[in-house]
Amino acid sequence: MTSPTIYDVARAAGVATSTVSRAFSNPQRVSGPTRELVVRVASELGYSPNPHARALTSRRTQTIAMVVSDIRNPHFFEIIRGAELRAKASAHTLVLVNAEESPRIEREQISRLSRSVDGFLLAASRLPEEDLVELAGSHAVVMVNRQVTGIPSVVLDQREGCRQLITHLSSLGHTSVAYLTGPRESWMAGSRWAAIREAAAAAGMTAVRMGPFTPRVAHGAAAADAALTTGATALIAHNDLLAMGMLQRLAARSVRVPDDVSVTGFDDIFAAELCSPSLTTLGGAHVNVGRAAVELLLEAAAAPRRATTAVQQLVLPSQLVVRGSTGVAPGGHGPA
Amino acid sequence: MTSPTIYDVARAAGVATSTVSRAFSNPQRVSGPTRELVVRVASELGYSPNPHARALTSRRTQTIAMVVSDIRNPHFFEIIRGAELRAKASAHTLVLVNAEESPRIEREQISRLSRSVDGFLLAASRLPEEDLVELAGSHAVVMVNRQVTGIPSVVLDQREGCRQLITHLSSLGHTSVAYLTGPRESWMAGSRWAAIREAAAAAGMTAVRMGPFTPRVAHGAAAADAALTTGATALIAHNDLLAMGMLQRLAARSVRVPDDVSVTGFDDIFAAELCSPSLTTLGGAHVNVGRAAVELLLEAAAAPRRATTAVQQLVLPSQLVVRGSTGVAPGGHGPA
DNA sequence: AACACTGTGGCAACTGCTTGCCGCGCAGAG
DNA sequence: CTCTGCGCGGCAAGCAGTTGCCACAGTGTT
Repeated sequence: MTSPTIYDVARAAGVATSTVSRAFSNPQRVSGPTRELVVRVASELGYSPNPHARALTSRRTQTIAMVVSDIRNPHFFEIIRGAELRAKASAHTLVLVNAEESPRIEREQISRLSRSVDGFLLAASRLPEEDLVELAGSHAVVMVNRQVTGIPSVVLDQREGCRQLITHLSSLGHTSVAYLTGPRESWMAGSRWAAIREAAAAAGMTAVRMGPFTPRVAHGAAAADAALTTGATALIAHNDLLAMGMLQRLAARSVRVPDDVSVTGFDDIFAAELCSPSLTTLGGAHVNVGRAAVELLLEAAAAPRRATTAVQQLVLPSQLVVRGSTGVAPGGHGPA
Repeated sequence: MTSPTIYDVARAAGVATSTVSRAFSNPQRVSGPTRELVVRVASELGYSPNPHARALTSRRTQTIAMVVSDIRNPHFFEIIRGAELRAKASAHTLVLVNAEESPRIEREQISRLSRSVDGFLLAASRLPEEDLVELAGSHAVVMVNRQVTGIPSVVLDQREGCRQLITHLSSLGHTSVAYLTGPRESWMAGSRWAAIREAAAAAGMTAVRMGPFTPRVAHGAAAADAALTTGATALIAHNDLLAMGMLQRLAARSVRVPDDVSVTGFDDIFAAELCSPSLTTLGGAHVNVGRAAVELLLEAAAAPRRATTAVQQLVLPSQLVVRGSTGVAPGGHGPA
């Protein structure tokens, strides 16, 4: 019934428990023959170490927590999948926490888990920088889709991506864009706007920002209405969900896409190619974001606090996916 | 630096460690005043119990594992969200495992986690029944979207839902349906086909089954092609992903939906209302499925093995969502 | 030949909390 | 005025590992 312990193995193999322990958790500490003996006896007995007992003394839990700001956003699915994949590959367990866009919940859950995980993956965290820096002082932390100085992070490139996006719109003859921004606490929103403004200026286009809008389909209507007041012919939504909501509203208002206005999103969620018109969007390999984040976290957790290695701020390439929602600017004749 | 232990609290409060322990884990075992004293001192010291030490002796981990067959299927997101929500409400932690449609991975991960969780939520498990029954013998298990005798489960109603679906199609004048089935290991696939066949017979319609198909958008093309060979005017896809893939293929082959054929899916994933034409589908409150499943699991975990209460097989209502992909059968004149 | 070094294994003290059992004091029963 | 019974706090033995330190042997050094 009750599973065998290290003592059972030690007795059966005629060695001390410490030897059994080391054979598993510190293999090079015991000689080859001894290790093999122990391992063989252990597998005969069906022994497997108790993770809690292990965690109690060693303070390593082989578990990492991933906190996402809103689990409903399909964009996270791929990141989660990548993280889970990588964690599994290193025999780590992934705990999933949904912060529901609430800094309070985010904080609560983090503190609840702080004893039981090796580190945190914070995806699109809504916490203020101070909190993050403090947390990073006592735990291994990796940010996803947000950069904070002093904390390792993985983000999809926005600067170059937005440049490509603006270039694409410019090449279609658009001269004014509106950015429908996301939540105020969203680092990405700020980052995108900065990149858009810069690229627009370089391309000789005017750029305005409207919002903030909650990045869900349901809020696309408000965003679309606001966007139309700007007179811009190219509308850049904070993410695909918002863009899709805008497409619906524009259709309802009989504004033709892309004939009257062009619409783009961010993330390239899987519905982007299914909606109508299909959505031009700035995507990227989100799986790799999750994967890289776990990788960084494992490194950080393994490193003896305040390691020599510089804090890594990974920037993965993004990728412009042109679909049906962008077209030649109205009145214009396409490329000059 | 190092956080306070039960000993620190005991000393500061002038009681034994056992009293502190009980004040937290078994409150009615200590008198009111004592408990309050302990709790106050503990909070002053910033004490919080170490979950691993706790798990070591009590064998309760406050953690549950959720295993999903394919994390990419958006249909699971809502279930996951519901489960996470409910778990969080009971101060439980949710571990997420993606089985990647592989029974082997599913088995591996389950055995890896068997020591560290209180129970398993198996969503659309691909494991054979024997394995599930065996697992349920030693652990608390709740099935999601699959029924196995002797194991508690939560599923969305298929029988009544499929009847409504068939009735809907029949009322549009369709007389023959084709069901494009999912993976052979999928319990849902079998359950749906049985329900469809029964309802079709009752409605005087012919029903054929084609497949199996992997339920992803990419495999919709093959499903659509196969479906057209049957001559059926109503195509019921195993799920929304497959249905969407079929819509794409049908459009590519210039088959008009719903004028030439009607298409339906299952799950009502969020893209269903965004695709073109929007998809008629049998949905339901998936959040509640996840929530109820956790609830059942908590009960099962708390009950002293082999409890008196009968095994609960929850069936939550499904809901037919009629959208643009279903219409009057070609040649017919709608309702007779 | 004496010495230092290194690779291995064992001892035992921890880790932080739970829980069975004991005993004490007090209230109600006989 | 004893006898039970019960509520409540404490004692101490676990739970299943990890790890610092020591001892021992074999090897290499001077």
